[in-house]
This record gives sequence, structure tokens and C-alpha cells, in this order.
Amino acid sequence: MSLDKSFEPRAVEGRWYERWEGAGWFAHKGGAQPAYCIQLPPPNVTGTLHMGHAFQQTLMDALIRYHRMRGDNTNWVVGTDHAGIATQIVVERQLQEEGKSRHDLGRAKFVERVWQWKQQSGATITRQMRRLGASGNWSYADSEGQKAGYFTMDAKMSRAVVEVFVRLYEQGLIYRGKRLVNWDPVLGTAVSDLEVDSEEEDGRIWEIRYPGEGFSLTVATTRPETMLGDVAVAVNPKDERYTKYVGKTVQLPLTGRSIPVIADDYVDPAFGTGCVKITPAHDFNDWAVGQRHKLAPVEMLTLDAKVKGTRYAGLDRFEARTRILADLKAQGLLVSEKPYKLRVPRSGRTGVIVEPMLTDQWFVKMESLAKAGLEAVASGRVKFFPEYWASTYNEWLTNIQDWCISRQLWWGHQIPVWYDEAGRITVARSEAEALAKAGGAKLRRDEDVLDTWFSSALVPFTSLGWPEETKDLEVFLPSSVLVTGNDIIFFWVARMIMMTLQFTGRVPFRDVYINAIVRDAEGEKMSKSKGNTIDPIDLVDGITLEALLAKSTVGLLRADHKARIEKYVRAHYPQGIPAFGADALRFTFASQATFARTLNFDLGRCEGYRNFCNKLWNATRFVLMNTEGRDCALDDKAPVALSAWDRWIISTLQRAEAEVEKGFAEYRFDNAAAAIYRFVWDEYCDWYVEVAKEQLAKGDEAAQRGTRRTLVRVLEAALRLAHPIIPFITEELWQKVAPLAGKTGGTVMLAPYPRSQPERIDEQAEREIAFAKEVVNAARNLRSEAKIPPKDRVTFYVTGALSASAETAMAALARASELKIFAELPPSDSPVAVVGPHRLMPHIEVDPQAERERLARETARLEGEIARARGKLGNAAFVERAPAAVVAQERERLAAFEATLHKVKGQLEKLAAKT
RNA sequence: GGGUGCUUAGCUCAGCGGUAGAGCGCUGCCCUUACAAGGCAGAUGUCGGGAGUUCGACCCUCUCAGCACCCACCA
Repeated sequence: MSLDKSFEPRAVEGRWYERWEGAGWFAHKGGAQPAYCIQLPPPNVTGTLHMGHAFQQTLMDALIRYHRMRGDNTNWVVGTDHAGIATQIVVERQLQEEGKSRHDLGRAKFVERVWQWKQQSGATITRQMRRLGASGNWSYADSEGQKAGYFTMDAKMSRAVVEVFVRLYEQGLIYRGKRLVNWDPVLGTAVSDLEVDSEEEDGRIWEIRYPGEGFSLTVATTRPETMLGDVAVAVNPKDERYTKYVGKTVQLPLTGRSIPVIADDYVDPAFGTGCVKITPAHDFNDWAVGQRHKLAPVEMLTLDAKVKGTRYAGLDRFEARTRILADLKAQGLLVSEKPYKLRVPRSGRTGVIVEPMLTDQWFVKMESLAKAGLEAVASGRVKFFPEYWASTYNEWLTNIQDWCISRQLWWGHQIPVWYDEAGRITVARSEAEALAKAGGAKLRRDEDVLDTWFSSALVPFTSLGWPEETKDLEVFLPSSVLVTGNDIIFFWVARMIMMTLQFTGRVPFRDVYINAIVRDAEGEKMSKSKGNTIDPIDLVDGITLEALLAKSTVGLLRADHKARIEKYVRAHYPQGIPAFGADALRFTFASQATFARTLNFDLGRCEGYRNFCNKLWNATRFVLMNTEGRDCALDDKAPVALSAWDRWIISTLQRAEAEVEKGFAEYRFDNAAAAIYRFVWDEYCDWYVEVAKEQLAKGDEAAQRGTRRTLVRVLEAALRLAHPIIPFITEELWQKVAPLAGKTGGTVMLAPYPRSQPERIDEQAEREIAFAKEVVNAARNLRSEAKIPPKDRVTFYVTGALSASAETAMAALARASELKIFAELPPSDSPVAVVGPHRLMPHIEVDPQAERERLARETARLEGEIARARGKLGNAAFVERAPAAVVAQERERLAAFEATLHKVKGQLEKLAAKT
């Protein structure tokens, strides 16, 4: 029955999660309670948990547990995402190791293989979430019976995706067109603008001469190979150097084609040579120029980025560049070559340079959707926390481009479109419907799949049963808050808002909490190649240095990173990582969850909060040792007396509860966590428990009962208060403490959350205890100054009688063996402290010189304070214009300082007179 | 080029128009019967620079500097 001497997270955590989940306590309720719903950003089904997940899921779980305990009908809707490109890449790599490609298998077999991989690895991340205590509604929308929530490609979700596609098409918001799109030539698919990252890189810029009749124009380019697709040379219409050539033609080198010289404002005469080659089929700007001048694009690359046509046919784009430059040079047409910094667009997934390509793709028209999305935030129907993220959101939606939703992949929702032999389009919910619509024509289904984010955007309503008109849609849409990272405001947040508005007329969620990005302790981005990633599970379970080294360097793409990573790991985790436990990790996340953009994860703090858990554990041990089997005054049959200390801790608890409530309401998890930490450690443990020892030892029966009752009840409430952040340890301890406090119920997670009761705030007790603490602090300071060994009990002399609460505290916390009350302190060399109207002195032999020095320091401090206060009060402007209360407060401070100084000086004089 | 955020103790971060804070780290003394993952005491800051508003600025305004991130078509 009794607790172990210290907190062992592993033992505690092992006991509870299964019990919670097995009992069905994570499920939503059916009653009329206020709804509280959170949509989990669905992690990749084949992924593993990283620090960002652990962080945001901790916050979500804290919110969910908090609201569940407050009696709300909570529904944490969880699920996993099929993650089209990412998952397909993983499986393709597996095939590669077997020496196969997806084409060897064919589409059907390949997709089957991905499903197998999904079944096999899909449980990893949900298992990890459970280790952290995430109380997701796993059985909800769980069509596959794996207790993992929905899967974005399960039958129900797929049906909804098709329905949305069809309706958007019917609404005229989806169209197909041959457009220039970003193309990943390795994956062989289009990607959206958002999936392309442009980084500045070192490159080169070349100048090439295009000869004309009796003149020549020199163009500058960073991509000389694309000249094969040039259809014009453009100059600025106001550029007097070139206006005379507009309308003439030049020879396109190496091809024998002649192309026109055109005038267009797009050209900046001050940049380069003022002449720009125009390649509409492989450059977005040039495409626009081509459109304006009605120039037919010339495609010079195949979809795998090899040159087509011309004598360079079949060459890779970069080989072609080398050859073309050499040939130009040979012909004397290469004017210059210079180093140049340019922004290179790379595919977010493969890192290869994307190529603008003219292909047939499906698009969503964004203009009207974006307008509605902007309005939802402008009107306050959706609120961002921190608020500044609304600017980011607004800016993107204001300048939005149409969304390319087709992907040339195999893993994903196949587009519900069929073509007849003449290429006519039929959009339908099923093949049967398509055949019926097409009147018996022979049909071929579009091979492409939808962008993963298309289905993700629908989750807020499809996970609740849409397109059926379910009760859950009524109850849980909009959800209460979305907790997610700023990196997917565009990808996901904005699109959910637009799509949910479009199909339900409602916003998907009321609040959006954008969590900070987790960095390492030095503020560096976590990345595998730096070796500074941390696996949250390693923080929970601990890991040896050897194991950590092994896992940090496994599967590296570049061997030369290995040494650096090893060095990093050895330097930062010389002993590996101790097991901090899920609770400590969660508390760390909560206490670092400020409104900043980044969270520098601090291992030291994690350790500190593990210590906090241990503190809570041991405080509970103490309480149990002193209350189990004793009368804790559950009823008032026997007399119960509450001291000022008892009333004070109860009062302080009310304040802590209010602070925590405020913290949750404002999404200031750091404040909520700090309030809990301070209450438990600084007030309950450091003061109340120590005083309770004295009250239990010296108090009468009624006082003892009062103390036991207060010890147990306050602790029980504190455990409930802390449960949303540290669920495991609080459950373990609550099970033992609750019966002593007369609480029933099988679990703390369903016990009512403590609410601050203003009527239990006792200002009189608070004032009295504030004074008692001052006395104790003064006494402790005296002891320390006088170098009294901590063990020694000492008699204290004091002028004027102290309150009972101060006397108790002196015995409990200042190791006072006795208090002797005097009208005036007897002559002595002992150090004296002034507390309000009292003087306090330990009865010991001391060195008068040391005491003189101490008093001199105190005098100097007080004189500084007095000078400052006098300066303020001597300023007529301050006295006249500052609020009366501020002035009065300043006067009181001055008076107090002066009174204290007077006493200290008196003491100093006595001391001087004596020697 | 446009936008956003940040700059406070050695480190990571709170903070408020009216006496500068926390955790970790550091120094000293203690293994006191809940806890050494602990207790007590203590040191440490021209709150990035400058100007302004104000009786009073770490806080509000302007400006400069540095850092970070996002968006954007300069060949």
C-alpha cells in the first residue's frame, strides 16, 4: 500500500493507459453537455512520432483532459493520413532494394503493396501517442477496427472525397487544363507551389548572343539549355537601345529557328543586358509573356527532364547544358559566364530541381473560396492564437493561385473522372454512374490521384460523418480549437477553412492555436543530419549512449555526417538520456509553451520537472503516512479546528485554480504549468507540509483532525488540478489519496476539475501567513548570517507577542526551540532582524564585528530605498499627477523603510556603545 | 522587394505604464524521520542602441542595429 521511496515513471505509466482506454473513458458522451472537440492533425500513417507531434499532442491532450474533467462532452477526433507522396516514396525505396520498380509490379499490385505496408507500420505512431498518454477517441470513426480513428483512404473517407470532387466540379470550381505546373521529374508528378522550396544557391549566369540581320542581341540566362524552347527575345518597350529591333527577328542559335523580338514591360532594362529570352513552356514568367504575345510554346523537355527534339534529344537537362554551352562557345556566341547567386526551386519531397512543365492537370478555382476564408477570420468566426498568425494567413489567401490537385502517383484517391474515346469528360461518383451518364460509351478512368491535402482539407466534416447529416456534425462542428504548426497554415488550415465553409456553411474550428516549432537547446532546427533530433520516446524511457549513437547514425544518406553526429551526441548526452517519464516530458512541453514561435527544448528543464513529479510523489507519501488509518475529519462528528495555516493553504489553492483556468482559457500552458508547480512545491511542500508536521505533533485533537483533513483535501485537489498535464502520476497518487479525502469514482480523469471558489479565499489568513513567512524568513536569514548549524535548535527572543501561526512556523521552519517575548530586547551582540513592529534575535553568542557589518549592509540597503522613495515623493509632478493610490503606496513604503532603519540604527548604536 | 516575430540573469524563457521574475546553472552550509531527483541561505541584469510621449518607460511611439522565419517572377 505504501509508495516506493521515489517516483519510477515506468512502473506507474504501465498501469494506467490500458485501463483508461479499455474502460471506454476516452469516448465522447451522448448527453447535452457542452461539446468540446479537437481534430488531431492526422499524422502520416507510416510515420513515427517526433518532438513536434509530442509537443502539440501534449497540449491537445491537456486541453481534452481539462475539458473532460470539467464535464464537457469531449471528442478528440483522431486519425491517420495516407500521405500520398511520402508513403509512395517509402514503398518505392523498399522495391528498389529488391531491384524492382513500381512499374514492374503494375498499379494494382503496387497499391496492394502499399496497403500491406500501411497495415504493418500504421500502428507505430498511434502506439507512441498512447505512450505519451494521449486520450484520443480511438474508436471514433474507426472504420478499420484498429482503434486508430479514421484513415484518410478508408471507404467512408474516400466516398466523401469523391462526393466533394463531384460537387466542386458541378459548382464550376474544378477545372482541367493544360497549364504550366511545377514538375518533379524524379517522381514524375506535378506538385503544388507550396511543395516547392526555393533556396539561394551558388550558380552561374551566362550571356548568349542571338544574331539578327545586321545586328545581334545578347540575352542573359541562368538556364542556357532552355534556349531550345525559346520563342522570342523580349526587351522593354521604353528601352531606347532596342526599340528599333522590335518586330525584327533573330536567329536562335543551334536550332536554325528564327524568333521575333518583342516588347514587354516585364523586362527590366537595368538588369543584365536588357534582353530576355522567352521560353513559355519552361518558365512561369515567360509563360505569361507568351500568353500576352500569343506565342506558341515550344516544349524542349520530356517529363523525365531529358531534351526532346533537336540533336540534343535524349540528353539529361544538365548534360544538355554542358553540351550546348560548349557548342555556343565554339560558334563564338557565348559572350560571358559569371558566378551568380540564384534561387533554385526544389521539390520538397525529393530535393530535385523542379521543372515547370506544360501538362494536363486538375485545378480548384480559389478566388471565391479564398474570399470566404478571409471573411471567416476577419469577422472573428475563426481566431488565431497567437493573433499575429492571422497576417500570414491573410496574406496568402489574398494572393492565392489556383490549386493544382492532380498528382501523377498511384497511392491516393483516384480522380473520379472518366473519358470516352473522343476525350469527353464524365465526372461521377462511381464507374456505374459514369457509364450511365456517358450513355454507354466506352470509358477510361483518369489515372491521376488527388493531392493528399485535398482529403486532409475535408477532415473537419468528413470525420464526423459527412455527407450524411449526422448528429455529430451538429454537435462537434465547428470543433473548439485546432492545434497545429505554422508550417501547415497554407497546406491545411486555410484549406480546411475554405472547404468546410463551402460544404457546410460553418467554420471548421473556432480557435487555431499555432504551436511553436521545437528546436534543440541551442535553437537549431532539429535534423537527422545534424544528429540533434530527439526521439520523444527516448526521453520517456531513457536510452544508453551506445543505443543512442547507434540509432542516430543508422540509415544515413551521407556517410560523412556520421562522425559529426557522433560527436554531437557524445557531447550532449555523455551518459545517454535518463528515463524522465511521459509526465515529466509533458510538463516540460506545457511549461515551455509560450506564445513564441520556437521552443528550444531544454533537457535540463525536463529533468527539473521529473524532479517535480518526484516531489509530488514524496509529498503524497508524507500525507499518506500521516493520514492513512487516522481520522481525517471526513465528517464533522468530532470537532475540527482549522488554523490560519490551514485556511491559508486552502485560500492559496483557490488562487492557483483560478490561474490554471486562466492559463487554459488563454492557451498559456506555461502559465498554467507554472501555477501548478508553484502551488505544489513552493506553497504546499515548502510551507504547509512543514507546518502541518508541527500542528500534528503539538496540536490538540481538533487541530490534528483539521490538519489531516486539509493535508488530504488540498493534495487531492492538487492532483486533479495537475492531471491534464501529468496524467499518469496523478492517477497513481489519486487512487490512494482520494478515498482519504472522501472522494469516490474509479479514476481521476473523470473526477470533477477543481474550480476556484472565491468564498474560500481568506484574505485575513493570507495576511497573517504572509507575516508569519516574513518572520520565518527573517529568522532563517539570521541563522544563516550567524552561521548557526542547521541542525541546532535555538531560542529566539522577540519583542511583542507573535501570532500563533507565526509561532508554529518558527518552530517548524526556523528550528526555534522556544520564543521568549520581551518588551525590549535584552542587551546582546546577537544579530537582530526587524519584521514589522517586531524585533527578532537568536539567543546565541556572536562576533560583534560581524554583526556590525551585517547591520551596516542593512542600513545601506534601507537608505537606498529611502532615497529613492523620497526622490519620487519630492517630485511635485509625481504627487500631483500620479494616481492617489500609487502615491499613498509610495508613502507607506517610505514610512516602513524609515521605521525599520530607525530600529536598525538603534541596534547599531547599542552595539557600538558596548564595545 | 513585401510580411511577421524576436533581442530581459551564464543558459532557456516569463513579465507589467509605478520596488526587475522563474526554471536550470553557480556559491556556501546541511544526508533534519516525505523527498540529496532534497532543504536553507546567497550572488548575478545601464531589460539590444538612440530619440520621443509621460509625473514616471523593460512596457507606448519613432528610429537604428542584429537574429530568425514566411511570401514574391527579376532573366
